[in-house]
Amino acid sequence: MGPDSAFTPLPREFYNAPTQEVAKALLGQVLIHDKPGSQPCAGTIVETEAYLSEGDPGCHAARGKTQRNAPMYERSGTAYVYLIYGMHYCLNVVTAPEGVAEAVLIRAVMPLYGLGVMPQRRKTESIRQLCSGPAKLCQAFGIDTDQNYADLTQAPLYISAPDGPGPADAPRIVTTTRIGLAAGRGDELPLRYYLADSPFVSRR
DNA sequence: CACTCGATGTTCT
DNA sequence: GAACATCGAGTGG
Repeated sequence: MGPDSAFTPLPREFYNAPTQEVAKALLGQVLIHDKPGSQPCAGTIVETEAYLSEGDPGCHAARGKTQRNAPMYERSGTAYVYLIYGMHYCLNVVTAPEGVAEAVLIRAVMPLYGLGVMPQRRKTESIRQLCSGPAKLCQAFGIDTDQNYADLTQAPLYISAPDGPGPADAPRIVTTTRIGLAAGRGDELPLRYYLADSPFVSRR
């Protein structure tokens, strides 16, 4: 019984909603990486950030198209993976229509499957430390620039609704400013979202 | 706990 | 040459 028996990719339409709505709707969904040749990894998304094409200096595409941010201009549901600080990868979900550069950064995940391989890759036994940050989850899931431009509506890297019945009550979502942006680069915009009751978020 | 700092190298100016 | 959507080790309360 692996994760693929329980999960089905969300359809492209899911990513066609306005970026902030997608960022919130992604909370509670399940990220799956069925990487060929290694143990499948899955986790519940608990923290996201939106990056917008208008009025957002923190967006990688704020100053136009470059080689790095080119995936942001692809159709919604495309993966945008980039290297930061020369050693860490971050995973984004492209949202807006083709030609409009918006995306949602996946910032934290609650591990579900892959508990064999994640601690090895992360070099920690602490479950809470496995995926509680954008670069941490990429390392735990084995995500790097090989997955740049990947189509997230199909394996091996995709997002699914959770398995089984959902929670009785709608989970409470906290909206705050984004993490890690320099002053004046959109650091005041309320575009970060996380599940209030999750112990797996990167920071409070 | 809170905070500072160094690692590390690609991308863009 | 500077910036960078981070992380972890180290220090001091």
